[in-house]
Amino acid sequence: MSDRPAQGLRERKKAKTRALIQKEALRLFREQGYSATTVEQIAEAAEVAPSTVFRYFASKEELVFVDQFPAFAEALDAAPADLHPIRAVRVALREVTAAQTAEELAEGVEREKLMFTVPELWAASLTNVSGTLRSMQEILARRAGRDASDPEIRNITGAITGVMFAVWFDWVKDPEMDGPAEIDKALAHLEEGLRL
Amino acid sequence: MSDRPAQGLRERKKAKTRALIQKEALRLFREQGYSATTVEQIAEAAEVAPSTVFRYFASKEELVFVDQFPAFAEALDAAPADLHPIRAVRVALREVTAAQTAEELAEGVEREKLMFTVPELWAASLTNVSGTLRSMQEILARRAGRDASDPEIRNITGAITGVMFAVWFDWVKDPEMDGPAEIDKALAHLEEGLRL
DNA sequence: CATATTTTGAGAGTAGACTCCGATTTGAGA
DNA sequence: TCTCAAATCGGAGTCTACTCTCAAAATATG
Repeated sequence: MSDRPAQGLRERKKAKTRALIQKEALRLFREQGYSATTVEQIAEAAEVAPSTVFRYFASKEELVFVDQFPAFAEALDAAPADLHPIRAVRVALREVTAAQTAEELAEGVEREKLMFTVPELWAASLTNVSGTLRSMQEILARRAGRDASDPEIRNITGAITGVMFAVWFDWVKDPEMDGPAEIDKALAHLEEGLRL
Repeated sequence: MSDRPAQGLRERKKAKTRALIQKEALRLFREQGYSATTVEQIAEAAEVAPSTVFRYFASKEELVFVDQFPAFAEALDAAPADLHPIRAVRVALREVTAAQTAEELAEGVEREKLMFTVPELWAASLTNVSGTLRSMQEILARRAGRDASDPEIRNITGAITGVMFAVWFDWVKDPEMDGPAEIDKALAHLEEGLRL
């Protein structure tokens, strides 16, 4: 216990509390649904005051989020420069998912499931989605030596995310599905020009 | 006044009230923003009681919606059977937009703009979006003689909507843009396999 | 004109996310 | 151990979408 002098007890406790609150929140959301769960219940489960919950998370919605984009962005940036954007995205995705433990992946799916199921969360993700789209557009543009506002880059980005969303919708409906594999297949299909 | 025996005064009045409420709501949303506008204000502007607003619209969000999908679905169904899905969608879209007056189109853009700007509305559209996606998938599947759950159909549907969303995002940012034309170009790009 | 049905108004009431604040506890540092 | 600053508690309070009820008004019907 005394071998981690990195940060004070205060910091550690804070991190712990934060993690605990989020964990209990996700459990309750899973068990009784998002909107049926009140912040008060979450507070009680985590043994803190309701106001404390809001000190750690700006809103109820934020309890669900974990930003996974940075890792993906980095991988995409690092992919070989001569690949077609779609291929590069596939490579980056493979890398990112490979780096995740089975548990992390499962938790991710659960989060996505909430996202695609609860309207209020879908709302909160607007910012995320549009931000992600823009970032991806920028990265792909840079890779292709184009301007970020290039329509072709925009279309490619849109098509990629559209295809991914479509798979997610299916995945959420059928959790048995091998999501990452299916996404890769779908992107391959897109890469080949969506033959029928 | 006595030359429209089609429906009683009651019905006509109802339709009028409904239209008025929605019109005032949209005006207020445009002028002072969505969340800054309370239902009470809308009621006042339309000269009805707040409870009356809820008798006509189930929620504040519904004040924004107008389902444009049926018309599109019909046009898509009617498109020549031998066209590639993407091409068929382009044809159907052209038809639908051609049938709209400039005013209708402008109002549509305004609605979209709200949609893509206000998180709460984005949320409410979740149901719409997933429903639309599914419907489109079904129609395209039928046209291609495939099952509605066919992954390739799903991918095509996803890519189409993804590309359209991407354009919408741009369109909302730059209202000067010729949206329909840009969407058509984007779909053409998709149809050609997203060359770069 | 008389009666039945619908629609509306007015207002009280609920729920639950989120804020604010004074008092108290808890860890940090000398 | 003593002091300071930060974090937490507890709870009262706000805000607004949305519900419910009942009586009054408008409209349909005969």
